[in-house]
Amino acid sequence: MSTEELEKPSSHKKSLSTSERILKATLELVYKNGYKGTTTKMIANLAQVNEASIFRIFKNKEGVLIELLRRNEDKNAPIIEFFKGEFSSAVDFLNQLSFFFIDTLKEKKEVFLFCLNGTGNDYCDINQVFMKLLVSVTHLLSNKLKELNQQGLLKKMDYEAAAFTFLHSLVGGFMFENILGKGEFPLDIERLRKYACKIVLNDDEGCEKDD
Amino acid sequence: MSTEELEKPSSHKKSLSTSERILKATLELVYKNGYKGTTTKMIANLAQVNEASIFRIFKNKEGVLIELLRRNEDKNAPIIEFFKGEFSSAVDFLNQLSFFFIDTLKEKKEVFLFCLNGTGNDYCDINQVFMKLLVSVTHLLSNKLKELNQQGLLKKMDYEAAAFTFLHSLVGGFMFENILGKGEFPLDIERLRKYACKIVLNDDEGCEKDD
Amino acid sequence: MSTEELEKPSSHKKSLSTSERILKATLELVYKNGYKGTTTKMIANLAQVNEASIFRIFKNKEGVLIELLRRNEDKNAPIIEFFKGEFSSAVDFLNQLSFFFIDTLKEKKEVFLFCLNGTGNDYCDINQVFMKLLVSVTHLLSNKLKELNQQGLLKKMDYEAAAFTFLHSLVGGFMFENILGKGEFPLDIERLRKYACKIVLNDDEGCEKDD
Amino acid sequence: MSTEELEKPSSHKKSLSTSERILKATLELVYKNGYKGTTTKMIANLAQVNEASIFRIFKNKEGVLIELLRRNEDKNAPIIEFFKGEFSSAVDFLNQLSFFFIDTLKEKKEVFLFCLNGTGNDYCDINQVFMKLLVSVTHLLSNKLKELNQQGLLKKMDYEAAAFTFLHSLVGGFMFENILGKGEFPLDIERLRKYACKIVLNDDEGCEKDD
DNA sequence: AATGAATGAGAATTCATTCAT
DNA sequence: TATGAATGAATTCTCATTCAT
Repeated sequence: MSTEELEKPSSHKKSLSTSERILKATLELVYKNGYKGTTTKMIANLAQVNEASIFRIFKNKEGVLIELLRRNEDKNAPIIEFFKGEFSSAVDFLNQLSFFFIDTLKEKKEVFLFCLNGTGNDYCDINQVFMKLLVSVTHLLSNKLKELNQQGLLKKMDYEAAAFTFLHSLVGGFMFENILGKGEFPLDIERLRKYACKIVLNDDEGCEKDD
Repeated sequence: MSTEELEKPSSHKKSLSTSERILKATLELVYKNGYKGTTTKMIANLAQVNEASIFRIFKNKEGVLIELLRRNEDKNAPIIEFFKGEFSSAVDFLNQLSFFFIDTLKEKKEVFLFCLNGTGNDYCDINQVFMKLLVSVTHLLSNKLKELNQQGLLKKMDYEAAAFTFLHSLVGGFMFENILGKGEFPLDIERLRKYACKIVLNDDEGCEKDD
Repeated sequence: MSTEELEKPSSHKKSLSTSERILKATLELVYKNGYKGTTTKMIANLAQVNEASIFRIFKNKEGVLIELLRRNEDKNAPIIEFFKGEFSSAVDFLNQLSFFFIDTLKEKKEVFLFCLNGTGNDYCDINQVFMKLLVSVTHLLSNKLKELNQQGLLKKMDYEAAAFTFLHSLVGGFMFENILGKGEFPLDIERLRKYACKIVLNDDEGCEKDD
Repeated sequence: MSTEELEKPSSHKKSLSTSERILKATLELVYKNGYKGTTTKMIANLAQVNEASIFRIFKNKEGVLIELLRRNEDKNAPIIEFFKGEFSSAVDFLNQLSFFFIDTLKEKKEVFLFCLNGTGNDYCDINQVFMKLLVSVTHLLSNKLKELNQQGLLKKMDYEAAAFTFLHSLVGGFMFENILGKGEFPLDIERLRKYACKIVLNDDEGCEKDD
């Protein structure tokens, strides 16, 4: 009844709708504690809603996750769209892609991290949400690399391995920065980004074309 | 009344001691379901021990994890030892290291995967167990790379970024192979290994020494 | 989110008033599921009204039942009235009564069956609604039988036992036909009706032996 | 912790095993309040066990009912056995049967009444448990009546209608005596029993008129 | 009059842990 | 050492009811 029962982070205050507050709180908690480690009571407290509202709106606890993942998928479109663009050079392309990919990771930070964090058996698709995005982007990138090679803009290489290593090194940097805490790892993501671009471009001349 | 979990793969049978069976079962279950997703009843069923034995031997559920992690640390020694060896060439070193590292991952498959899978708040160190190993090996590797450069066996490069990318690409391959299932990812770990070695060696000549 | 109960038989559609639709739906559901097994949400869905309307109109869930039973009592008048009539013979009377009683049961099918189905503690009068009707009709009938005897139209007998057995055998037939499903019980209510009349009249003369 | 929290009827005290106490308490409560009107907490309180024990032993609330019904079925054997006996006369047979049937009803009082009381949808078989017993006994009885007729011990009649009316009048008496309370119904079961036997035997000769 | 959202109380069920043997 | 029974504290979810519009 009084409005300040427990002073909660202002971001969860009543400015958002009930369902948005539930989604926001769930994301934050699941990313920290995992799915099983997050109770509907915790969600209700953080979101400042009645626990029963979670069930009224989302049917059950899993329903909140499902909605969260549904929304997440909508966010995958831009990066897939990105590959349709035209680029003047391989350097240009890789730089843009790396920045874009890191931004995507940052923007969806909680989703990615709670995917990595897993949910236990109950909703096991979730563990793969992130991986499947990475797989599709890897495919797109390896095709693009081959294309650039055919355009004479890039050396021949193992395109898939290169694509995977490129993207996964960024993911790794992102994970470490967010899970370990900056102090404990002496590598910032920008250094990894530069290195990733460099190894794909392989700097030094001597480009061959594919057959 | 229900008898679902009875008769499990003989590997959990009475050939091992009670405590070993509990540890084995816990590892397997936590790696599949996460810490919170694994109940002491599930452990007892799979291990074919009485649930109370878990508490007698390990004090509580967390105690099983603690023991599991303690044992895991013992297994870190060999890879740390590895770096003390002498190697005739960078290629030789990187090949040996990559094989050794992949073997280590495979040998500790469940531990790594359950670290990645997370445990929720209750025993949050666990999420970092794997990352800390990766951090130390990265340090060792980047020092070794610098050393090889000083011996004129390797070009100059961003040693830390290179070390991290090298190791993390192997981790990535391992994760995908084990979590996604082979069919869904068209990259086997051997291709990633070869590519990882190649980019550190940077194939093509033109080595400079650090000053 | 779930839409399961939508689009029900048109009989619940908007042709009836809100309160009538609620009463109709409640009767149908309580008769199937019992009082406790029927939720106000189920009623609202089937009646195609807003759940809150139930409380606006009937105060609370019990209020719907109370109204239902009040209406039911009104329907008891005719059968009580029936006994005031004059009849030319016992056969005539019993035939008319049995048809009339079966019609009454059929007309109030749901009410009777939900009385039999019970409501649990909350509104326990309901279990007795039906029984009390049966008790009063038994009284009326036993008096009538005595009267017929005094008019020389019927043999002497245990009037109360006869009245009860006569009526209750019809009730039994009705229950079985409606609860068990016709196939499972090889006795239709018409045979029971004939038999009931016969035993009261005790028209034993003219017995034949089986072949 | 103290043993006399709420002074409960001594019949539920610790002399019986945990599972027996749960079954006993459930039967008593479901018969009074219906299945949905009986909570596991109520059962635990009455049985003086921990609520969780109900789930440990019977898996879930429905499990208690299932066990109760399973045990009940075992009790059906004797009455079915009864029909295999040899009887010197129809009177003898019907008298023995009626006493036996009433005893069976009394012995299983709660089970029958909670069957009549219903359980709502959740475990709907229960509503039919009692009816199915009545159906089988009706079959046995109608066959026996035909047999007695063929032996020249009984008149011809509608055997099925007679059997059903005979048994159902006893059931009716039992129901009224137990649900309405004796005072409100001026018919004891013994009068119904005598009447039921009489109408089957149809010993109409020797009729006297009321004085 | 009608409705969508909100809510407190309570229901069934699970779980880690302890106890007695 | 091993185990079956017991238990308190949570956890997910439901329900009748109220409130604001």
